[in-house]
Amino acid sequence: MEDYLKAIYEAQRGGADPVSTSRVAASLDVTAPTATSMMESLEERGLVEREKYKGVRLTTEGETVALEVVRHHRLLETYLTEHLGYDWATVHDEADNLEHYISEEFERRVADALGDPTVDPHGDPIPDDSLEPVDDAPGRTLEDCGEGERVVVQRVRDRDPDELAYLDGAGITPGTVLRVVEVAPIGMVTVEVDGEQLSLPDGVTASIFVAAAEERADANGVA
Amino acid sequence: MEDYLKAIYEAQRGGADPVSTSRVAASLDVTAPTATSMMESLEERGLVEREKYKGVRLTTEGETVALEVVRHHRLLETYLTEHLGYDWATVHDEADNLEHYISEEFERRVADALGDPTVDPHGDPIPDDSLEPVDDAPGRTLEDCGEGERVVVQRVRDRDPDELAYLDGAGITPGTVLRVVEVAPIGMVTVEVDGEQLSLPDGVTASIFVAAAEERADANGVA
DNA sequence: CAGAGGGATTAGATACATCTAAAATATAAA
DNA sequence: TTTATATTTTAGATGTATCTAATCCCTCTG
Repeated sequence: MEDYLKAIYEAQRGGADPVSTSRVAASLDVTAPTATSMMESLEERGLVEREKYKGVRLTTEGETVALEVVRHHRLLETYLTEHLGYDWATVHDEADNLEHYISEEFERRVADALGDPTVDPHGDPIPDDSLEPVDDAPGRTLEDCGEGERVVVQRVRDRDPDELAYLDGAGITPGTVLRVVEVAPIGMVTVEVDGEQLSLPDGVTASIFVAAAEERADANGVA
Repeated sequence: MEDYLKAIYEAQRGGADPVSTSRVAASLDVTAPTATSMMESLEERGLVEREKYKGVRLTTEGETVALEVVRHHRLLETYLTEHLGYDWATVHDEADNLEHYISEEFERRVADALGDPTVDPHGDPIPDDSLEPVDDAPGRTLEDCGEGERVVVQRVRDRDPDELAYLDGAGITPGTVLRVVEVAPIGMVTVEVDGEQLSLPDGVTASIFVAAAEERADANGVA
């Protein structure tokens, strides 16, 4: 249930409007009929608006629930990384499980222990405890950059632990400053990091969100 | 499912043999038929031996699963207390939820962060990661003590947060040394703690496990 | 040793998430 | 505009945990 709301939230943030059944089904790895029937439940509970054969959209209430889950997820990712030595790349699955089961007290204590962080290790904003909508729209990706630009990495939305580990090893994490060397027409971008050049295929560049690197980028970037 | 195994484990450790359906049902707050059908499932999976109309007993395999849950629970209680500022008295419920959902990696990292503790804040032994059976038999309780004895608190098995908080406030935690002042025939024991006298009713004394306080008691006491 | 009482089990139903197969609908193509 | 394709929904079934009501079996008492 919470998983469905989170999936809808993610899809909506990614621009889908309304969010189709098949999209939700795919991201949760269930069949389309399963997703349909969950959409019906969510509609009955007033958490989504539904247009049959079109898709769903979160209601304000549904969004609040989704934001609660997202807050749990991102707080957990941050905590597991900073206090339990989890790898930036592998923390996702653990947070995905635990996010549904922690209490409000746990959430509060974790937030306290971290000093109420506003972004997680991937650079994603953490909703505060009021659960007001956050500016969670990803900005421009590395794919969209022009040659010669200097940019700072804001968020890395990749989910594949191997890819994340690779990027981490190459020194690409939120906050890293990059220079775009070449944008090849074959779907490959070459960047310069720490004086070294690195080529990345479009599957990867599409999940690296950046902002123009002027003097100094702020932590969570709508620039 | 894990909850049932844990409940059977606890009951068995408390001396029940075999463990009756009603006992399990009561401790999990479900009806007797529900417990019966779960006992059937557990039997099919080889986790318990069952004698109809008598009760169940954990198999070796069932005990291993129960010990895994117990290990999770006690590690979590310790971690939440030491690293997240949870109160010794209120930590139980959170651990009860999370124990089912943490991964092996989480378990390992928590154990590392704590330096592989052997007892939790209540004084209960934490099974090590081999999941060999531990000596988890509670010893003598305060109820069974003679007047004038000096004893050290080994374990406090109370579940009521208010009572635990009270005992904590009175300075009674695992490791505390007590002198038994009076064992009244009305189900009341008076002890001296830190020079102050305190009377405790039998409901409470029955859940305080002690060992003789000779020179110095070891951490987990079969004395 | 026969019955009464109480705990245990069976019978039958509900709620939930999930599936496959079939029907309905929307969208894109001709 | 009509048809073909892809997506969505409906229909019907499964598995699991749970419940209530009814039946069964053990044990203790007279």
